[in-house]
Amino acid sequence: MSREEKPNTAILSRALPRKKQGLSPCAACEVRHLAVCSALKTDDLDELDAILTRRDLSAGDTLFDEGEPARNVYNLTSGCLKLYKLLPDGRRQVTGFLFAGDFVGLANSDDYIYSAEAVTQVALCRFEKHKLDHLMNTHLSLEKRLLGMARFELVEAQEQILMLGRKTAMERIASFILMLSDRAQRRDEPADPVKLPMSRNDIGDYLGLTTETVSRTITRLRKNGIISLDSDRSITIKQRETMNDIAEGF
Amino acid sequence: MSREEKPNTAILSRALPRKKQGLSPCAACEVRHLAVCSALKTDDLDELDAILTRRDLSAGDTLFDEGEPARNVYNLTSGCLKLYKLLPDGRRQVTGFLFAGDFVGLANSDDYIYSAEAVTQVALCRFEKHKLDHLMNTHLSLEKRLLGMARFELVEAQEQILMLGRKTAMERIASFILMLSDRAQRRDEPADPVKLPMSRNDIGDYLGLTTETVSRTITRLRKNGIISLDSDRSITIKQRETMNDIAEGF
DNA sequence: CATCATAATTGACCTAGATCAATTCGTTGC
DNA sequence: GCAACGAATTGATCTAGGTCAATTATGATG
Repeated sequence: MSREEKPNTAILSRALPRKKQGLSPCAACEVRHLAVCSALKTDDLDELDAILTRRDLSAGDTLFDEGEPARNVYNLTSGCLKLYKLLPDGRRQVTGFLFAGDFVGLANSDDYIYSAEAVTQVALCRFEKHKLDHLMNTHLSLEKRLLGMARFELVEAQEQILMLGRKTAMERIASFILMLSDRAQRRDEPADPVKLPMSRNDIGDYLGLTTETVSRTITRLRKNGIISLDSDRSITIKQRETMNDIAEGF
Repeated sequence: MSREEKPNTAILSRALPRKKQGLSPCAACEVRHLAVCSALKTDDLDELDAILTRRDLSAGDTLFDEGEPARNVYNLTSGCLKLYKLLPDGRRQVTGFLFAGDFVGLANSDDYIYSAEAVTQVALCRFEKHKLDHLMNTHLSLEKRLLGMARFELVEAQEQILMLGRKTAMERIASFILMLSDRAQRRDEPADPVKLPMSRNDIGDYLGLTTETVSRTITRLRKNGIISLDSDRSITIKQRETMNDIAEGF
């Protein structure tokens, strides 16, 4: 880029005062570019801000339960949230882990089709569904963005279905670690080491395995020198190519 | 409805000639109300018709392969289509069976993320992606409809994930038969008997089981009097409540 | 209608991952 | 530093569903 593209003082002098006047907090949001919110121009962000409520959860807190009327949708701005479904005898399937920038509630239904619980400390923006729907009518880019996100989530769901239906325990674990790495990278975090904020039990319930199998399999990857376990619940991928091959079933 | 609402001759005289002049074939489409197409008013259907190509496939024909550039999307108007992903060693996961009214290509990507193959004789409407995108810009209801369909598909994907991750073979088979029954009903076909146009092998690859397990499990349901096998690849659900209980994991 | 090919069923046996049961590791609080 | 408790790991054993191997239906074809 040429030096000439650096903003001159004239432009700067217009921008700065507005920020000081208290332009929408959304404008300063660090994950805006990752979230639905990126669909709106900076000038329109106050309309978004007007209909949202910010909320924090501690690790272990429940956001909502499967079966409750689904009045709200959420935008996760920091932390990790898990979504899960239960069978009557207590068997549990974690259907997804969400991180900063992810949207909660794309899967549309009158009632929530899964429960949502904080894995770590979590911050979110809550929108009443009907208010967001209304905003979508005046800001079509918002609807486009939501459609794009839904279509992308469908791609990821297909991957998850392949994993659960046909991959071995080892292939699932490798796929899972790589997925977390890829997603960290997408939100401008380092791809390596990979943080695993969730318990072995949660990982098992996501991968359709037991805690014990998750543990044994991670141990095996470690003993083979493909990964190493750091402290603070994170993993370093020592041989990414090998991991890829394992994950893809080669 | 009152008699007065019956169209009078004046209205009829406007409507009939248009039909004879060759009003869009879409207007006569039997599955229009099930498909994306329902988003458009009858008067706008010719715009849809203008950008589509009708196509037939015989059982076993491939529509497209995973990895090909995804230039087209499709609307299935009759028959059954299966979508599947392969692992390098040939393990296969059928990610979905589609029927009349279903849309092929909601999961968005530059390349197809699965292969599509006709299970039975199939009829479809093909749309070039960019043309449909363009039509969406002038007909916002089309975009809304697509978003609605994507969000509904996400709900179904979550169910499938629970099934593959945590249900037993018996629970999967029961869930599968009931799902086919529900979907038949949604397209105004009888809920019972349920047609299973796909092979045991396809069912296995959808449920993450082998052909043998599918066969044994269906036999067990039959011997317990919960279902009966008719000729012509269809199944009668004799005890729907029991089936529901099995499917839900009670 | 006999022939061949393919799909479905059934049986015998095997194995990946589950289950059950101890340890061991990490944290948190005192 | 040291209990105390939950999470993770490791080991021993079990089992649901897979694999391998016939056998039997079910169509398609000349």
